[in-house]
Amino acid sequence: MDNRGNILDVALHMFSDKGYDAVSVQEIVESAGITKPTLYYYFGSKYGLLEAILEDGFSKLDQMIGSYIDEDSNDVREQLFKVAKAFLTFAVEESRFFSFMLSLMYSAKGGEPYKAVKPHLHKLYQAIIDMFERSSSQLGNMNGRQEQFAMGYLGFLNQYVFTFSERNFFRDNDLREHINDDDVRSLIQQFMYGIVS
Amino acid sequence: MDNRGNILDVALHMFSDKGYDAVSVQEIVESAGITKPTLYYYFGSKYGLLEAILEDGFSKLDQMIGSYIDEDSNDVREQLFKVAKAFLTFAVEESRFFSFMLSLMYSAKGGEPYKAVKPHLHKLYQAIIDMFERSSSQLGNMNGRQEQFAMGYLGFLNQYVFTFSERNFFRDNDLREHINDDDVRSLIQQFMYGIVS
DNA sequence: TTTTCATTATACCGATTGGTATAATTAATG
DNA sequence: CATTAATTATACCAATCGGTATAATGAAAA
Repeated sequence: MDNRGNILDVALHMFSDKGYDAVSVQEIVESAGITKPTLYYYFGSKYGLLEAILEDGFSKLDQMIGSYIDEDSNDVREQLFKVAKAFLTFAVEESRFFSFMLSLMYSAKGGEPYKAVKPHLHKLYQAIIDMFERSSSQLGNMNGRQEQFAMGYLGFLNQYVFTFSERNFFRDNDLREHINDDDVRSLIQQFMYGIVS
Repeated sequence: MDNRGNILDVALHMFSDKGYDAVSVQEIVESAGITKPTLYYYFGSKYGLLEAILEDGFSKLDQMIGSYIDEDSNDVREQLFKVAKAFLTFAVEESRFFSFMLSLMYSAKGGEPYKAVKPHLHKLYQAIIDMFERSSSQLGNMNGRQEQFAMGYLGFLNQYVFTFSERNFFRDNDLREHINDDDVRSLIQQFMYGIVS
């Protein structure tokens, strides 16, 4: 099996379970069935391993969103729907990475883990901001509140995923495996109600 | 000055800034201008210090919510308004603790920091669940979804605070100091729209 | 077969981790 | 003044931290 990929998998699993700082390099290499120099050969440092995990996960997320987003259409509701669909699908398919991403998003701003996600989050925000920008004709004058909308929208989706996964966590189930289109549309409706008023 | 209180202040400041695991006991006592045995005299362990911080902060939050909540009234909108007002006021007055609480809420479920907040969060959820329970006559049959509502509502409020503090973070401002009642009512309206439909 | 180069195992490093034993200090009480 | 009990400073501990020097391995190319 591919060592590099295996290390990434194992480390993501442990980071999302116990947190980046609480997991030692020693634990990782033992779980992965390798030794320390192998890990340092591939990633250079523990922080480098974290960066590689984020690079990997966010590129999948970008790809997922990119495959859904349509540059031609500028219908707000349809755009929001596609982003939500992509986002929620990703949250189900890569649930481990998603919950890890969430924990980093809310982690201490002065810490190393946050420093590592920050550029990825900014890039993600920017993509959503651009989408709102394109749809500005339908939303009226946003007075530079696109950024606030983007953060609100992503937070809204995150909250949805978190609530459901948390509820299932207490009940020892997995995340629902299928994203229902009607549920997503109802979600969009709820979010837009807060905007258009 | 009171040593115990000073340690709590300094530790909360550092934990919220860099994260629990990333802050060493040594750093804390140096910042607080004391020595290690003093800290261990009061709190027994680093984890004990964390527990004391949470005990302190959550008791303030409970008190804040308790002072707003009205057991007699069972009007949903009014109850939700009071909880929101209390919550947001607390987020402004104890912004440091609030952001630290948020980071713990989303932190790794298998980690020690989460283990420490878990009971406090459950208690908080329970208070909100009870509120929905009392208001069930107005919301129709909730089919045991009170728990989901409670989580959704708290997450909704958290997201609101997070979005604003994050936006201000990028702009190097403080959180707005005054909670506007109209903003809160509009927030409730937005949340309820998602429920009653 | 020999050379080459990516990959891995053994063993180690200084620094820091959370935590503590012990005695000195301080303030209040008898 | 003597005694007690809370509080603090000095100095230390084993264990673990992230990271590395060095040489052995493996397979592929010459």
